[in-house]
Amino acid sequence: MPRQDSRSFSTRRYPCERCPLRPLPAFRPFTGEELDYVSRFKKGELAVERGATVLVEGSNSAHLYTVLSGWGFRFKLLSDGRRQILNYAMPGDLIGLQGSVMGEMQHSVEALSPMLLCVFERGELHDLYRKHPGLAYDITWLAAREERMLDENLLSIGRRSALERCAYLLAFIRKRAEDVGLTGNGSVVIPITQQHVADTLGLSLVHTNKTIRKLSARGLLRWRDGGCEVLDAAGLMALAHWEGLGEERRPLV
Amino acid sequence: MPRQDSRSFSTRRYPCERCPLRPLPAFRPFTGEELDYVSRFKKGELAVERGATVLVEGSNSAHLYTVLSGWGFRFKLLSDGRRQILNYAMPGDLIGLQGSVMGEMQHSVEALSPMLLCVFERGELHDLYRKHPGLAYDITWLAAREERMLDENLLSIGRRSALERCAYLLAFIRKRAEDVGLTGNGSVVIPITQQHVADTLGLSLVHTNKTIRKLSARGLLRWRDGGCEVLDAAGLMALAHWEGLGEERRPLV
DNA sequence: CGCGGTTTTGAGAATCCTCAAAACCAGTGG
DNA sequence: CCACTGGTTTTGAGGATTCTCAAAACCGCG
Repeated sequence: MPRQDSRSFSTRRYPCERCPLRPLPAFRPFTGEELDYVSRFKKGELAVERGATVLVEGSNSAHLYTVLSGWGFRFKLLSDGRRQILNYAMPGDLIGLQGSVMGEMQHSVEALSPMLLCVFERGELHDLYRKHPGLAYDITWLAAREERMLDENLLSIGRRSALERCAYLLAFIRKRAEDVGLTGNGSVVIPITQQHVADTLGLSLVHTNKTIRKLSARGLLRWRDGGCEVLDAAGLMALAHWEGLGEERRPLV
Repeated sequence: MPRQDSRSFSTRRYPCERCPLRPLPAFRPFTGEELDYVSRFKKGELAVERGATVLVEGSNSAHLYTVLSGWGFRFKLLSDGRRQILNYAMPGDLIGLQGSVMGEMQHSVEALSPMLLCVFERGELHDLYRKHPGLAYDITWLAAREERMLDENLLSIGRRSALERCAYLLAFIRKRAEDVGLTGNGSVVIPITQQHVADTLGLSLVHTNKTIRKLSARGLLRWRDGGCEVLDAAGLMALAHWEGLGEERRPLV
């Protein structure tokens, strides 16, 4: 059952003018006018607990969100229950755009940790496109970015070995976390279980465990506190033949 | 070497007012004004032969294209040559948007058959966003659609068996071809080799062949004239547990 | 202490891979 | 018309990877 309808928007703890994300070097600076518009575009904040479903496949959510804090993942299910995780969502990521633009959601989103989301009204997207071509362009930019990540994931699942896949995935997530300042002291614990890794990489849980074990043995990562800590990102990237996501500053809507 | 720079735009054989695609029921009708703008947005036509590279990973193409006719595919390579096909391009599809919006192309596009492409200027995208919010929205819509297809492909590669994957892929391509009127008499030959199928599904060529053989034996498809003819789309869909891409009319830029 | 969720290990089995070679087929040039 | 060529499909066989089943260990939490 869509739990989200029973959730109310908490008060705004983070007005856009004091957005904790925007100052990060990963995001491009906005003009005052843009900020103003986004600020009005934002309808409130939504807090969801770990394990909650943020968006459900098949639904027609009236909202779209930007992640303010916390981790989540997008996934699809096969009719017999097999699950495929498509991508992860972390601070600064827009979720629910597909549904907003095309109608019905074709995937679900679940929280990996407590999340705080900026809430936008799906219906106002048209207004944004009319009044702020620059922001409209930014939204397309974000869609293109998601597409890029999916391309990479597809390459990974399709053509990399289990060990390479695993190395790629964890380096990838770690890199993204780094970009949004989640590795203050130089380290983050990625809040995923090995089941999540398995469902992302198209592997069985058992084999995933054995693969992660190998990476641990090489000192590339460590499993602790119910998550994964990357110890040697460069090592993982090398193992995966991955160059990294050469990203310039991105927009934050 | 980027062959595309040496290719000149042929004369316009298809002015937008007499676009052979637009009348198809798959596409949403455009207003006269929209048509006018798109018509000016279009800079010419480009004909490429089978096997030609339309866009190269790492390049900064000044153009983006809409497929007028013919088939192509998007792909990425791993440093050691392993290839992953990400998706197919057929009439009505926009290609090169990622590069246009974000800068450098992160994937390549190759022609599976002779193709005719409408050429647009990357630089004029901003103008389009400023002057035609509706078209801008359409472009985002198309990006979201591509994302959806990638989500499906990811689900397929990650969680379906070889037989299911293969069934899914061919039903999927067949369905898309049908939508753009490529199955006049009720049948198309999809111009791909089994190597393409293998590189799309993350399988080896040998195993792909054996899998296709099984599908042929069940009377679901037939390999002929250097391509694949789907004989029983519904059968393939059932085998793959695939519901189909419930698509309403889409924009054609 | 008991419980549910997660990680770990072992073992046999299925899927899928690589290697290798043959068959097939359309196009080319003699 | 035929031989040759390169690309594609097909088949066989052994081997590696990955899977499923099953159970134990671990761990935070009530």
